Amino acid sequence: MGTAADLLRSAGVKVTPGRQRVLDALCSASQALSHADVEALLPDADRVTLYRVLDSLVACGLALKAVDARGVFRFSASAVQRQHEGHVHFRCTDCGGVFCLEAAPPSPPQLPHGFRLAEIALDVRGTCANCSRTG
Amino acid sequence: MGTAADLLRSAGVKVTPGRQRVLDALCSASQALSHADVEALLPDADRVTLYRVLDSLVACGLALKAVDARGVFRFSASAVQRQHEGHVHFRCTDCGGVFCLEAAPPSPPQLPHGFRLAEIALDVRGTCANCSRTG
DNA sequence: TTGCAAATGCAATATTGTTGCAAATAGCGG
DNA sequence: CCGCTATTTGCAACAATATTGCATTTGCAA
Ligand SMILES: [Mn+2]
Ligand SMILES: [Mn+2]
Ligand SMILES: [Zn+2]
Ligand SMILES: [Zn+2]
Repeated sequence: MGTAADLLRSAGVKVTPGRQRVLDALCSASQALSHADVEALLPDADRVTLYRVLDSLVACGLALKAVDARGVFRFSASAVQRQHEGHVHFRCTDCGGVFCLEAAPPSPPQLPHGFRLAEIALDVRGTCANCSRTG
Repeated sequence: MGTAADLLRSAGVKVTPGRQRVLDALCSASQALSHADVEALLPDADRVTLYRVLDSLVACGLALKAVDARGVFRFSASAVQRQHEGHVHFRCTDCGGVFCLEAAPPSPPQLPHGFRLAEIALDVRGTCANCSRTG
């Protein structure tokens, strides 16, 4: 993987400052970013342009779009997202931190007929070492 | 399972016409309903009251709330929350439906030192039989 | 029957995302 | 390098979904 500009070029889309900055933000983020998150990181960018930039990154395959538990779209760099496939995460309910665990991912359960599995995630929640000590 | 009124009483919430009608609608629906769906089924009900009724059913464990692929909340009748402890759910990313699986819940993985486990959830996502066919 | 906490109805507001359109510009052919 | 053109951007208006404030009504238990 090269610079944001390289990624954009090899994805076959125009290289614009906005796309470079947004893609950089997604690549260095430790979790999927909402539109509001990106806006906070790039305060000079236009709101609507950000929506369109994010969607263009999804359209060319450089980003993934998913809905979070609150119904808000979140965007992640495709490369980064792939790094976290197939392993288990611990979510601290105090600080919100997400930690990668060494445990193997669970095996997919038997599904009813016609159901299609897209993703399986073992979500372990509790308090991290830091928060357990101070809390 | 008894009438909607019985379910509401045993869930420890006030029995109101709105709650009875909404719970009936959720119980007889073949898939998770959005606020707009419920509004279409009960055209006389107030929009905001409908939002609050749906949330109250979730709060007392009679309904489950999930987000569909468009970021819209969808609600489905559930048996009492207790019934759903200790087994795995399948979440349809298209329609937002929540389905109970037969699989046993996974055993907790080894946590780093100092971490405290509160809850463990196996999140299985994909498309249900209905949405796989039509989608 | 009465009292009161809970629920409701309605208006206003918030949050998130989309559309229309004119101005700017990235990348291409020349 | 230069100009052309389709794409992208900026801004305003709009749309869809959800929440908040508050006065009124109601379930239900004493
Ligand atoms: Mn990870
Ligand atoms: Mn269940
Ligand atoms: Zn923590
Ligand atoms: Zn479905």
